[in-house]
Amino acid sequence: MPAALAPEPTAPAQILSRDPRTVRSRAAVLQATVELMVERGVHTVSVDAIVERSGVAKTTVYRHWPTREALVMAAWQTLVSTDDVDPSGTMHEQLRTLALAFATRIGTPPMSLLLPDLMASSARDPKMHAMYDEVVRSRRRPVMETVQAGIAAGLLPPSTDAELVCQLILGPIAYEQLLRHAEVDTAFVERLVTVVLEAANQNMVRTTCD
Amino acid sequence: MPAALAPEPTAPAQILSRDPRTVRSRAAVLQATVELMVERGVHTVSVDAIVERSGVAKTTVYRHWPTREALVMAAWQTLVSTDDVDPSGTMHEQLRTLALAFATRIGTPPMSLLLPDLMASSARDPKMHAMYDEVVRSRRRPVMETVQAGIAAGLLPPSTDAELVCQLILGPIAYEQLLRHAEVDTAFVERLVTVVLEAANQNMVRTTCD
DNA sequence: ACTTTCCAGTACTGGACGGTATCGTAGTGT
DNA sequence: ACACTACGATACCGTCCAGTACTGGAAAGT
Repeated sequence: MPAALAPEPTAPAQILSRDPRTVRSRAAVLQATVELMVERGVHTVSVDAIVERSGVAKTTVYRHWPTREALVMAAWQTLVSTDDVDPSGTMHEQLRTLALAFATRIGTPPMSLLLPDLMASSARDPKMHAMYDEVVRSRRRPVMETVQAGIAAGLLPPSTDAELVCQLILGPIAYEQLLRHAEVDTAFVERLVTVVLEAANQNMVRTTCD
Repeated sequence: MPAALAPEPTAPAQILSRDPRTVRSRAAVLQATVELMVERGVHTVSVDAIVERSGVAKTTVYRHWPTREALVMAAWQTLVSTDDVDPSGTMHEQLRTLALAFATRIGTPPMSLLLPDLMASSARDPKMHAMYDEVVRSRRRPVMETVQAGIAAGLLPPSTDAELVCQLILGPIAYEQLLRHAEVDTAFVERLVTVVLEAANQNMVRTTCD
């Protein structure tokens, strides 16, 4: 049913090449690309710089990716891997773990440096927008599911607005990290989750608010 | 006391030139620059494109700004003007107004398209970072002051954490607008402010949380 | 009217960059 | 051992772009 968008038109289906030379080249180029994206910003990464950094010949680069754009996209793909955390414990503990993972993800390199670039690109490039959405959603989904499970289990009032709970937890973290460049530490996340869950427990975060 | 940062080192002090030709040229160039920044992204704006769009000769551009970078910075300056709203009414109404202004600001062009670019630039350029900080802080400050005034007036418990209240209000708005690209309407802002203030009223948003 | 200042237009330089062509070589699978 | 494939090196092309030099003309201030 999900049908992950499409069978990856960006990868030229050479993935199954088992020649160790190709995998070495591809890995070196991709790593150099990511490094340069982080260091100098996405839009200032030149193929020449990638060639110099990776030690791979320019010809070889274009043998693997038809254009600079395709290479950058491939580099992005290597970064959006969802290193999922599978939290355990009480709902409170799960949410704390997920929120902390979210904060760490968007607050530490490479994502902290690349996320604004990705946001800017996604504002004008539909391909980038799709990838960006996936990054954001993959972090939001488990939070949402945890809250909904908590409602279903009776840990939160039935009329609780799960979406608003998500927003109240993830929102301040994103705000502090991205907009204010403030340090988000474990204590802040813990406080945040505690306050929001307490408010939800008091049935203040309802689906209809009138 | 405020001393707005510095006497604007980016403007080459030609501001007082009253020759209508210069002001016309400057205005046309800056407007074209902003337009192109919005349309095509900051990093793809070329001086040639600005020349074509504005109808101003390239020579004239370089007569007013020494380099492309300076021109882009000047264009940024025209955008960070704090079109302050001066809210009135109850604290709740004031916060709603401020939050809505915040949402509108970061959610509608040109800021909605340029803010990610500004964020990305500020990650590596200290000058951009200063301007970016000013943009964010100028929006946060009145919210903070309103909450603190509310605490002082006894409308909120004395132990209320004003900073956390700000984060809980502005955070979800920023999260929805910037990360999820969702529509933030009046109803959402109203609900958000209501929920947060209610929680604060119940003394759930305390400075020390243990 | 006259001088000064600003302007548009054009042509140019020098460098960076995306992408291609060629060729000799070294590692790879069989 | 052998054919094959991917590789590195180098040189190259066309384009775009930041920034400069020089012109003749128009508008501003006096």
